Amino acid sequence: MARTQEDRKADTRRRLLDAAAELFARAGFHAVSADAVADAADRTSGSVYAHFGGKEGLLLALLDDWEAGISEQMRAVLAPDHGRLQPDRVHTLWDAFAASTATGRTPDGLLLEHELWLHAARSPELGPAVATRYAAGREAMGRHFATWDARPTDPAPADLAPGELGTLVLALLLGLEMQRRLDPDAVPDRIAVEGLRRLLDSPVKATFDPAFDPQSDR
Amino acid sequence: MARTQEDRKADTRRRLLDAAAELFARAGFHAVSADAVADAADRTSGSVYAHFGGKEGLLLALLDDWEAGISEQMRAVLAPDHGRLQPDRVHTLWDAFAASTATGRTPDGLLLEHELWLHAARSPELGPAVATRYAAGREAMGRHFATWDARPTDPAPADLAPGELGTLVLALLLGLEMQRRLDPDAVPDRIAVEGLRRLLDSPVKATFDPAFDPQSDR
DNA sequence: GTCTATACAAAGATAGAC
DNA sequence: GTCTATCTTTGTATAGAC
Repeated sequence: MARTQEDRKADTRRRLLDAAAELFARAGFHAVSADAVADAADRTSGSVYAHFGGKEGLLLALLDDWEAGISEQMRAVLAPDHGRLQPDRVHTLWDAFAASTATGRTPDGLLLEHELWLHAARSPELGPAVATRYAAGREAMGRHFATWDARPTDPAPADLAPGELGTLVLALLLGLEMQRRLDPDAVPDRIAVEGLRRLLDSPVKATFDPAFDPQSDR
Repeated sequence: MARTQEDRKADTRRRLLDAAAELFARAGFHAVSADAVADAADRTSGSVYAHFGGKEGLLLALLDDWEAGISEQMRAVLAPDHGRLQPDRVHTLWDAFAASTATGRTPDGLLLEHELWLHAARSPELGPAVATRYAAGREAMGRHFATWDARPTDPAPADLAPGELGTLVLALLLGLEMQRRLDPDAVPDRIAVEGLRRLLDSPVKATFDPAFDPQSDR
């Protein structure tokens, strides 16, 4: 078949990317040689240069490969049919996010994310690309939150656009995971959920029994 | 004087640490050679090994040198006499934090912070040390928030210990700065302040005119 | 496109003089 | 303690065969 060599090429590319993702996440970009990546992918360093032009290109491609990125990940996390009828959507959000960065998973997402971020923060080339990904994640989250409910208490106390609410939620999730990574006990689920609630809940609903709300049912 | 050589020793140590802080922040730990640090400090690489045993030791010492760390920094930021009579303490908090990580500053605090975090997240030795620093920061912030006001609406809707509230605020600050670093326009001050308010403000006060609160003054 | 072999550069670290 | 000089290792990248 003619597909054989094409398949092999695509296969090599994928193997290299997978290996790079795992190694970069585990040991850090600088600590991993192009040779090490090739070895882990059962190839040789030459193939790295043939496909990506070098180690930096591998990082670039890794980003490209994740085009959907946070956006898709969040979409999946927030999907309406996320396994169960959400008894508490905020709790579900945190569970999913926490699970996706768990230490047990092979390619450690959170560390790779930070690895990418650190490079992007310094690189005029990578910066905008990663920024776009974050923006997409914010927007996706924000749009989803907007569908959660249009409560009678809307508009929100200080009106935030969907993307702006996404910015806050993404920030909290990232910051919580940073702390949890260094000390899991520092961020019990209870605290994380409470924080998300404070960002997401319309303040009124959280604390006031509707029966006591002087503006309701009047 | 007998102090001469001791002074020189201490001076060298300080110069090396300062140079390392700046270079590590600017280019990243791995991208900076021990030689480069020594050069920037007007010394030679030998002195790096004499003082710190190697490049890694330099990073360790850098952390130690920051023993006060976030805690002290936050203490300064939150000090009651922070220049002006706070018209809005939340806004002041954000301003100070944003300024402390501004791109203009020579040793870029935020990037060095992430550099340290990334190493700590992977190192059984560095991890606990950095975790302790974060904990100190959380507690310092939390204790300070507790003094802001004991409103009649206390206890809080879901009672959080001071350190737990600090966890949430620190998380939001870190996450917002991460996003702002990649795209300053993505995190306008307005949004950041609103986020902090949602975490810090007792929900009731934020939205309800006390005149409408059925439980007040009764 | 992939491999083997190798050139070339850079950085970590040490030895010994002062 | 600090410097100069150097050793050793490691990693990037390329050339050429298949």
